[in-house]
Amino acid sequence: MYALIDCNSFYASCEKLFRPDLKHKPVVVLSNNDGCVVARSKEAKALGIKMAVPYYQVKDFCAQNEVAVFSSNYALYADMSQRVMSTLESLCPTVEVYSIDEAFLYLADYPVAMQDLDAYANKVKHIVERYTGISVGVGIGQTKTLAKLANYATKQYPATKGICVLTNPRWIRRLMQITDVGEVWGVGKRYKHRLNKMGVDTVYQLAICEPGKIRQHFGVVLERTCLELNGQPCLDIESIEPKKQIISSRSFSTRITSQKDLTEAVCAHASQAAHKLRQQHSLCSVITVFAKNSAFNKSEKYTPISGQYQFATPTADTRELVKAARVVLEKIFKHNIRYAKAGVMLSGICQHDEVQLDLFSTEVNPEVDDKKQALMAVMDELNSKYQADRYQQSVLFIASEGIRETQQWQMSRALLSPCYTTRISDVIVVR
DNA sequence: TCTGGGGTCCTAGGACCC
DNA sequence: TCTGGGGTCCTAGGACCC
Repeated sequence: MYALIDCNSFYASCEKLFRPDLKHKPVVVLSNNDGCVVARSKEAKALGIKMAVPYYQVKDFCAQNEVAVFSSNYALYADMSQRVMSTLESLCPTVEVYSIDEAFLYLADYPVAMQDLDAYANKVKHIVERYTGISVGVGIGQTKTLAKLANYATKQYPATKGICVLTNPRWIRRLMQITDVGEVWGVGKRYKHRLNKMGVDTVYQLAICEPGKIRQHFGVVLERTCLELNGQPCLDIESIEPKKQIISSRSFSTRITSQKDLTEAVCAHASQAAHKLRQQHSLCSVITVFAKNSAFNKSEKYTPISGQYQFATPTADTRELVKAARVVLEKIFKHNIRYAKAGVMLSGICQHDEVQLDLFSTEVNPEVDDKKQALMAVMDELNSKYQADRYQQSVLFIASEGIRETQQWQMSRALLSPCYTTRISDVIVVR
C-alpha cells in the first residue's frame, strides 16, 4: 500500500500563509522572469486562469479581477516544503520525497497505518495542515500509480474532503471509468493522443488492455503503468541518489547580443552548477554550454547553439569549469542572434571517491587535488556564511561572472514577496 | 514586446569486442 | 564463391514527470 500526499496549489498556498488578507482571494504565482502562470489558488482556477499561460496574456484580466500576483519566491517554497516533508517523516518510517510538493509513503509494513487506512489518511492530512498551514490531498492505493489516481480524485471531487482510499474494487472501477486516460501518471499528451486513436479514452479502458500489447506499441514504461493500474506493483519507493546531470540555466529579462554579456551569463551558470555538484560530493567529466534565441518569435529563425568540453580527469573546481565554459562559448558563439536564454549542463558525473584517473595525465598529484578541494571548500563555506546580495550574487565569485547589479538582462521578479521564513529582516513582527 | 527550469528513463542504432 | 553469433558501451532522441 502506498499513499501519495500532494500539497494543494503549493506555491499559491505558501504565498497565502503570511497574508491572511488573501485567504479567500484568487492568487497566482509566476515562473522565473514573471513569464508564465505556474500556480493558481482554487479561486484563481475558478476564474478560469489556465496553467502555464503566458502572464502578459492574462495580466489585464488579473488586474480587473483583483487577483494577487506573485513572482516565484523559491526560498520560501523550499523552506515550506522541508517543513511539510519533515512532518510526513514523523508520521511514517518510509517516505520518498517525489517533488517539491509531493511525497509517497510506503504503508505495507507500517501496522499503525494498515490497521485503519481511513483513520491514518485523516490523521496525516490534519497534522500536516496543523503543523505547516499547507492543505494537502491524501490518496491511498495498492500501487504508486493507484495512489496517484486516488490523489487526483481528492482534487477533483470536493466530496472526498481531500482523502481518497482506494480499496473497494467497485469504487476503483467506477473512478477509472469516469476519468480521462490523460490523467494517469505516465500518460502525457503524446500517449493520450495515440491511445485515443486506438479507442482508449478512459483509465478503465487502459487498465483492461493486454499489457503485452501496450508494451508492443508504447514500450515497457506504459506496460508497467498498465500493470500498476491493476494493482500489481512495478514501482518501488526510491531513495535519494546523487543527480546524474546538473543544469543551471535561465532566460534573460531582455535579449542579449554581445559576446561579453553572454560570457558573463554562462560563467555564472558554470559557477552555480559547480556549486551544486560539490554539494552532492560529485565530480563531472563533461560540461555542455548552450544558448538560444526565442523559439516563439516567428520573425527570427530559431537558432540554438551548443558545445561540449570533455575533461581528462573529472573535476568540481569552479575555476576549471568556468574556464572550460569560456572555451566552449568562444567556439560556438554566433553574432547577430538575439539570445533569450543560456545555461550549462554537467554530465559524466561520479562520486569523488570513485574517480577514474587519466592514464596520461602529468598532473595527477594528490597534493594539487587536495589544495583545489580545500580552496573550493573555503569558497563554499564563505558563501554559505555570508548572505548573497539582493541580486543573488555570492560574496565570493569568479570575476568573469561580472557584477550582477550592473547586468540589465538579469531575471526580473517585479512581484516578489518577502522571504518570511529564511531571512531575518523579512520575518513578520507582531506588535 | 512579453512564453520557466530541472530532471528521469527507455530505445534504437552505430562502433566495437571476441 | 562463400563471411556467424553474441555481446557491451555510448549517444541522440523521444517520451514522461513536477
